[in-house]
Amino acid sequence: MADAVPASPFARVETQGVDFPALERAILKFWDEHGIFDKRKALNAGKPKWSFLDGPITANNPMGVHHAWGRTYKDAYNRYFAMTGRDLRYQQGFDCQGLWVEVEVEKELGLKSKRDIENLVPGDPEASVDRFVQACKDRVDKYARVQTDQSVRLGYWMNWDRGDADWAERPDDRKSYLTMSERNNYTIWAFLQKCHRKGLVYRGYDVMPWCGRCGVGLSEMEMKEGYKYVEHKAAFVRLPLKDRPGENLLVWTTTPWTLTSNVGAAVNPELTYLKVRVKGEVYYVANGAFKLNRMEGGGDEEDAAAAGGKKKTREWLPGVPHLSSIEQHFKVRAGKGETYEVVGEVKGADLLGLAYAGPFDALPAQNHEYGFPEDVAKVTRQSGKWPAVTAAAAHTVIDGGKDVTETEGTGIVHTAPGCGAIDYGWGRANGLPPVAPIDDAGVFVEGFGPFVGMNAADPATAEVVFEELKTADRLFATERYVHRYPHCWRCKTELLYRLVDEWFINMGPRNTEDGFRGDIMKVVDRVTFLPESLNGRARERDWLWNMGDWMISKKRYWGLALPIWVDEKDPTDFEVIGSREELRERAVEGWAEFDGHTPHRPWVDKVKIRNPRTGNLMSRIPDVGNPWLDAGIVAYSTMPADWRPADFITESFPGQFRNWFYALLAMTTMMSDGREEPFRNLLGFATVLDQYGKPMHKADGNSIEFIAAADKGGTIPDATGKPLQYGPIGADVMRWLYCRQNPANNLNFGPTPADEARAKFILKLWNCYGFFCNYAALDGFDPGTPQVPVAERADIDRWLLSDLQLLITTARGAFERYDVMAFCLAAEEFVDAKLSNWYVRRNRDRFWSKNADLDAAGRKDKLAAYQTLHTVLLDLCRLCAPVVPFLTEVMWKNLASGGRQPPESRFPESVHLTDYPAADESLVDADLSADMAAVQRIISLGGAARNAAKVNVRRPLAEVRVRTGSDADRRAVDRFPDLIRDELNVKRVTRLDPPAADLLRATVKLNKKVAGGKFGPRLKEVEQVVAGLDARQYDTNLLRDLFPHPLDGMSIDLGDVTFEYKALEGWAGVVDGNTQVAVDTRVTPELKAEGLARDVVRFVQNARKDAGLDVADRIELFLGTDDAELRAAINTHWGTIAAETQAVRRLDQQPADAFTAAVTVDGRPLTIALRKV
RNA sequence: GCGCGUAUAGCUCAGUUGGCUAGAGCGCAGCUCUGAUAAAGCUGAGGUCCUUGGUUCGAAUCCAAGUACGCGCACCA
Repeated sequence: MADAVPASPFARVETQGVDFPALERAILKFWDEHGIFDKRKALNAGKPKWSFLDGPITANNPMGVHHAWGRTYKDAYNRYFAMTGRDLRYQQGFDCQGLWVEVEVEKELGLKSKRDIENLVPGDPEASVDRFVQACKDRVDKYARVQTDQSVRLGYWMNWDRGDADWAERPDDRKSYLTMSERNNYTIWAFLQKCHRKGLVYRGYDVMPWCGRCGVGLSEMEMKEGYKYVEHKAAFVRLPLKDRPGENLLVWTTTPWTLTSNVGAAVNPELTYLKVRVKGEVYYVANGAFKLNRMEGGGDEEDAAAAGGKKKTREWLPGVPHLSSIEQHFKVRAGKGETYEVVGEVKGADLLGLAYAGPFDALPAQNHEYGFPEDVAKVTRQSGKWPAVTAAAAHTVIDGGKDVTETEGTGIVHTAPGCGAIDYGWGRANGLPPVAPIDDAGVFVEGFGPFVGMNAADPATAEVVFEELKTADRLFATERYVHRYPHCWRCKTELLYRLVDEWFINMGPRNTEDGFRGDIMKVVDRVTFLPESLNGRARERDWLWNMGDWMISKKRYWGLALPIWVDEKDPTDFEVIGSREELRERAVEGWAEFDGHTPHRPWVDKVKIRNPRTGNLMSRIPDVGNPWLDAGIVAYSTMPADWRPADFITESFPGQFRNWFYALLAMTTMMSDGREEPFRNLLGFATVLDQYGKPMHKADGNSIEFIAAADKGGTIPDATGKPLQYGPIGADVMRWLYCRQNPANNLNFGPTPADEARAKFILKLWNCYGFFCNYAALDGFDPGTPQVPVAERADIDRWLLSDLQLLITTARGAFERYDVMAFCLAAEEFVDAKLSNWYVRRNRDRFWSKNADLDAAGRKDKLAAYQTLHTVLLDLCRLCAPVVPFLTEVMWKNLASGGRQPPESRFPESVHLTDYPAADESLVDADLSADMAAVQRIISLGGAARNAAKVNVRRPLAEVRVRTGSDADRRAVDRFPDLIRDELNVKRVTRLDPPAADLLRATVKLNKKVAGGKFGPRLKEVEQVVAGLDARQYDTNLLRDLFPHPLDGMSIDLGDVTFEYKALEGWAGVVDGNTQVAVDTRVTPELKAEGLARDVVRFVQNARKDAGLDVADRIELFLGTDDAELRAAINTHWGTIAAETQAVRRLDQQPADAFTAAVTVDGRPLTIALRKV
């Protein structure tokens, strides 16, 4: 036989211990060396476009596995559309500018503050900023390069910058886009100028958390990391009402330094306020606040969550006395033996508009029109939203609405518009001018009398405040108070709320569809958000509806230079420059120094222009831009007009509805005057968690770097926190894991899910492939042999080909809908249930020499099997290529190398140069698919029946009877009787169609789904009638479609009921729907002997394996036993045993030099000895 | 505080227009099969379908309230 095997075109395939990551690296090399990607691009050049827009990745660190999720989607859809013949751009992007890069560079250089940055070159802030900005650029280049290499490793096909020469290019000339490129920055200039021409850019003031030590404002994100429980000294302060002598508002604050800047007092008009008299003075206090136990509740939600979610008592620090109630403070104030008196109550609404005397009205800052200091006042005046009053003159009771509660403080809120965000808002609404007391170091500025030069964060400052208040007899009480307070996450000092000037884009009135906001909404309505379950459009609309104006400035160094030039004498007079050319034309100073530099600090700051209205010089504001401007403009700055809009974008959605998605939508709306969308389809996906469902954090050690997952392996804590080593997962397993995931749900990533994905899909496919190649190689299958016409192939071949077409249809539909998960789940099902566990398992014999005689007889059965499996594997490679490009390429190269004869022309050299499969309708045979499903179900029921009878499959049984429940059942039994016999190990299959003899005993139940609609309220009654009847009688009658119990004219029909069955004596049976299967459980001596023989075969096979023999080795076999029945069985079935075990000779004596095994067959001793011949 | 969403087995999740004994994968226990397979098959244990009320002949499913969790927004005087 062996000498008849022709040279095989297929390489042998290892199925054990395959190093997939190593194969992947080899494929990368193959792609490079053969220019596969370039060949793909050449194939598609000039064809219809499919436009993908890459969301820029922050080039600040190596990639983590969370980056790989989105990049896998991006590559998979790119590859799919490439394989369906579309022209693609293949441009990937890096996000380069912003504080996160600055922070990392500060760490690298050991810098701790802005002052450190500006002193990098001692005494030369400008040179320092230059050096710092250069360091940021260098870091971006460094990690962009690392991320490029890692993306290549993932298999992400893009036009990458690979060599040193590529990276030596200016960012504008590289293949990837970089948001720090001049093109990107100047396009944003154009955008901002367009906004300005519509009158939307304005300078505003905003109160933000500020670190006095670092001299920097902190964003919300940064702030959330720094909350700590701290103790502050809080104060109750009385504010005398000007028109009601002897009456006072009582306010409370935890930040006494802000009292210097008090302008208003806010009440909730809905609340009731008590008038409480003590020591001759009357105080207003909210009724609910007065007797409140302040140690209960009160604390905010985050406190409660931090305390385990249940706790209702306030978090407190040890050693700090618990809070007294406000009533208690009044009692103390009253003094020994005295008490307070409630003398009346009023609604908050009745207090509105009352004027009061502030705590520090003598300070110059309190007596400056439009607020303080002067530059604040200037902007306030210019805005037109404030009246010309001083703070001291503005002191009135204002409406704080629901934000004023009775659970904190007194129900009357001290309002300092220069020291709090909500205060600032109230101030603007009520004409209270902002008073801003501190500079960028947190120190009181001139105009604050005794406080000038004091640090607001210093506890000593609060003591000075108290002294001053005491002297003026304004201090009612002080107390030690514990609360969560934000701190700088870098230097840990307490943050201060500080009024700073920032630049905004006016988005139009909130909670309307007007203005810029409304224009964006109209665009949002034209794009598709996926997956549907996320309600992405509603989320985006919700953000657009509620968002405030867009703050575009940040007081930092590395980023977009905001193109805003301000008059040197008038901070309210500014211009927005729209391009480099415009700036050159307008420049009156500094152009020569700037020329040749990118538009970044410090060089662009040198350029001055002339104000045509005043003739004054105008200077650029020192602020840099919000980084979402950088990312949002890329739909314009990177895509030529003929590629817009993008067909597809995909990013992790948490946060992006207010970040990238928003920025894209807003900027494209502005640039196109609402005519264009930035994208047509947006696929959002959730977050990568660790394999136990916890967020990945570097500090917790549970985050996984991309390179560890791809090639290196690593260590994570297991469920109990102990270190757990894991090996490399590889790119394809990762990619499969990502693609099969529901994008709406968080993904638990780790070695365990990876092992599952590998076992569930990758290895199954690989083993089918290995099976094919190894047998084809041994057997000399020649793929060049003319194809056996499909019509002449076995049913099971045509079945597999038919179901393959269904998979192809599913695949194309799924990719077109951007629902790759649907494809992956269908592919898993196909490979597992159809290919591996059915086709390959059922057809093993056909691939080996056993059936050679069938082909010899002209049936071409084996050839058909090889050709069928070959076709299916090739198509599967192409179907899965977008998702697992490495695995499919390895398989393709071997499977398609069968093209050696006829030469390479038959198959492209790479699976990625093929077209995506298209379903061949002529191969679809719905009846056949239904029949095969039916036979599988029948076999499964038969197995369950054997199981119920506890007779294992090795024991042959006489008969299985199938009572068919459908046409498919009937056809299945006729078409595949041998299949049923073989799988169930029975001698005979009998088909019974209803009406039939009582194979199983019937009981009947009402089908409520059908009957409910028919009988309605009388269903219970009908159910009782049905239950009371004799089942056998019933069955017969029903089968005649009659029912013996008329119910007021309504009859019960066959469709109204379902049957249940039980097996008869000597049989075991089960039922599913209308299909019943029963096996004869009676074992005859003949059957018994056959079963024993099968056991013997199995033990001999094990012995062969243990002896280390190859599948193809022939043996001499000795079988020795004392048991007569076993010996008889062996004698009877020797022919079968010999054939199965490749025994060429039976030995009478146990040979001395043989491999020997002693086993027990059904309780009988057996000695096996075998020897290779 | 406001808004949106979720709550089903130990874990991760399906469950269609309301309808039969509520399912899958993983894990666990047992059995079985195996010369392509790191596999695979079968069976079993394991459920207050978050709680309460309502609609209905009938609710995991629809409605209301509550609870818990997640997300977004606003804030923390």
